[in-house]
Amino acid sequence: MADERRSRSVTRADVARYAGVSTAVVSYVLNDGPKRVAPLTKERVLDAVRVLGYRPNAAARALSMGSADMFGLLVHDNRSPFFAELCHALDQASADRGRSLLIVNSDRTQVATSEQIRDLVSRQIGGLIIADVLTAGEQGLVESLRIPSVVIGQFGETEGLHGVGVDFCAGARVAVEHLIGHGYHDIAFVGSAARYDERERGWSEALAAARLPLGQLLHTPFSYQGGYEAGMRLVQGGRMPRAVLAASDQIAIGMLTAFGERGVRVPDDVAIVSFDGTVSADYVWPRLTTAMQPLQRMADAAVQALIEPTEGPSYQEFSAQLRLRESCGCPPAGS
Amino acid sequence: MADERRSRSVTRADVARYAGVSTAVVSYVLNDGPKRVAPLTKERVLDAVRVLGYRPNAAARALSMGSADMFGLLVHDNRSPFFAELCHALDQASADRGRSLLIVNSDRTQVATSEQIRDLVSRQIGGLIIADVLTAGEQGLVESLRIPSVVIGQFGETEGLHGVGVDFCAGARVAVEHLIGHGYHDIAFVGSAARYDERERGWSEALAAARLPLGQLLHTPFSYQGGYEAGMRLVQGGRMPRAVLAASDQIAIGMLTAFGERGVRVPDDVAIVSFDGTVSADYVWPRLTTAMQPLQRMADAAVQALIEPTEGPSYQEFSAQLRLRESCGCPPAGS
DNA sequence: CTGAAAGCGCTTACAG
DNA sequence: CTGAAAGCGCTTACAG
Repeated sequence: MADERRSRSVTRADVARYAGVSTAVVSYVLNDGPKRVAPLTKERVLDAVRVLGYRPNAAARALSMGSADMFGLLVHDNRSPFFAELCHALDQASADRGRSLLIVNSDRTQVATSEQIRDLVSRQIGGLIIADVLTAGEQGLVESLRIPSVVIGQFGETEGLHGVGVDFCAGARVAVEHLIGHGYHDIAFVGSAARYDERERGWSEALAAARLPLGQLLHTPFSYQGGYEAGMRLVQGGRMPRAVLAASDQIAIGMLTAFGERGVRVPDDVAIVSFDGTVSADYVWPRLTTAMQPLQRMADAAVQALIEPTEGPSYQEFSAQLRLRESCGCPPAGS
Repeated sequence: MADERRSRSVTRADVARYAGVSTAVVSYVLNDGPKRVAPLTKERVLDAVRVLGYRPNAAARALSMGSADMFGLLVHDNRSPFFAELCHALDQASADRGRSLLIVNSDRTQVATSEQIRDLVSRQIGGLIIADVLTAGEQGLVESLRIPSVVIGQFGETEGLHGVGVDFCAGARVAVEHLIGHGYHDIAFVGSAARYDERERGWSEALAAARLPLGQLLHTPFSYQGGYEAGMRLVQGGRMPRAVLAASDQIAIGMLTAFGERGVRVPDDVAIVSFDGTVSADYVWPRLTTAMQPLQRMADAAVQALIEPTEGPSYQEFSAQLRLRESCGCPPAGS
C-alpha cells in the first residue's frame, strides 16, 4: 500500500484509468452525486480507490468548490480551561461532520484580529467559529465577508451574527438561590466589568427575589490572576462576604488560591459557587460547586449552524446545570 | 473596500489587469521570486493589491505548490493544561512563520489515529506536529508519508523522527536534589508506567547519588484523576512519604485534591515538586514548585524543524528549570 | 448512465 | 525584465 504513494501520489485520473471509467464518474461515486452511477460501476470505482489507496486532494477540491472542508476557530486564548474544553468539543463536533479545525488565538499582540480573520478566509474556510469578543469593526468585517459564522460561549446574543450560548442569567440565579438555601445572606459577585454579562443580573435578581440586600460587586478579569486579585481584595477589604458567586471556574480557582494563602477557609468562612463546569473545578480542594455549560451540545449546535445556515441571524440558548460539590457547603458526594 | 469582494472575489487576474502586467509578474512580486521585478512595476502591483483588497487564494496556491501553508497538530487531548499551553505556543510559532495550525485531537475513540493522519495529509499540510504517543504502526505510517514531521513534548527521542523535548532525567534530578536539600529523605515518585519516562530515572539517580533509599514508586495515568487516585493510594497505604516528585503538574494538582480531602497538609506533612511549569501550577494552594519546560522555545524549534528539515532525524533537547514555590516547603515569594 | 472538456486561481519553466 | 501558457487535481454543466 505504501508503495503506490512513494513516488507521485495517486490522483483521480489513476483511479479512473484503473476502474476503466472517466474521472467524472469517480467524482460522482465519491461525492455521491450530482449524477447517479450504476451499482456495478460504482463497485469498480470503490475497488480501484481501495486498491490504489486513493485520497482526494483537499486543496484541489477546495479550489474547485470555492470552499474547503475546514472551519476557522477564533479564540482569545485556548489555554484557559473553559476555552480549552470548548476547542476540544468543537474539534469533536467538526470532525463528526468531516471538517477540520483551523485554530487561531487572537491574543497575539503583534497581529490585528481582523488580519487573522482575513487570513482564515483566504484559506477558503467553510465557516468561522468565533469564541471571542469582537470589536464593532471586526464584527462588521465578519458580516461583510458573507461567510457562515457563529459566535459561541460569549455573553449573549451578538447582533447580526448567529450565536450559541447559555442562559447566564438563569444559571446565575439558580446558583445564588442555592447559596441562599444554605442560609447565606451576604452574597458577593465577582465577574467581569462587561455590562452585558447577564450573570451579574441573575445574581442581583435572585437576591432581590429573596428580599436580600445586594452584596459586594467586584469586577476583575477572566483569569486565574483576576480571581486571585479579587480574592485578595475581599480579604484585605476586611468586609468578607459569607458567600461568593464567581463568574467562571477560573476566577473561583484564583480566589481559592488567595484564600488558601490567607488562611480563609472555604466553605466555612466563605462559600463559593462558580460558573462553567470545567474539569479543573473538580480537582481543587474544596471542589467547586459550579453551573455547568453543556459544551458538547453547544459545539454540535454551532457546527450545525455553519453547515446549514438559516436565513437571518439566530441565537440558540442552552441552560446551565448546577453541579453540587463541597465549595458551597454541600456535603461531600461521590466525585 | 468591502464592495469589491461583495460579488466575486478579487483574483490575481484582476490585479494584473489593474496594474497592467501579466499574472506571472504579480506572482513574482507577491512571492518575492523566483524572478526579479523592476522596482516601479513592483510598486504598481503592490498598489493594485492594496486598492483592490486582493488576497491570494490559499487553496489554489496549495494545489499548485503541492503543499499548503498549514501544519497539522496531532495532540491526544488539548484540554490538559500542558498540552493546552503547548498548542498555544505552537499556534504562536506557526503564525510567526505565516502558517496556520490544523488541530486534531486523537482521543476520539470512533476514529483511528492513522485515519486522522491520512486526512491531515490529504489536506496538503506542509508538516505534521505530533504531540502524542504513536503506536509503531502509526509511526511507520508517518515515516512512509514522507512529510516533514516532528514529535514534541514526549518522553524522549522517537527513533526515525525529528523530535523536540526536554531533558526529563536532569530536570527530575534537580527537583529531587532540591527536596533532599530541604532535608527530606523519604521521597516518592508518581508518574506513568512508561518505562522510557526518564523522570523516573532522574529521581532514582538523585536518591542514589545522595545515598538515600529508593522511595515509593507509584504508576498512574497522566491526568487529574490519575493524580487524585495516586494521592489516595498514598494516604490509604498508611506509609506516607515525606516528599513526592510528581511527573506532571496535573498529577500534582490531583494529588493536592486528594490530600486536601483527607486533611493531609502540604508541605508540612508531605512536600510536592512537580514537572511542566504550567500556569495552573501557580494557582493552587500551596503553589507548586515545578520544573518548567520552555514551551515557547520548544515550539519555535519544532516549527523551525518543519520549515527547514535537516537530513537525518534529529533530536533537540532543552532543559527544564526549577521554579521554587511553596509546595516544597520554600518560603512564599512574590508570585 | 457515462464522457469530454472547461474552469477554479495559483506557480513556474520556457521563450522572448 | 516581462508574457503566454501549461499544469496542479478536483467539480460539474453540457452533450451524448
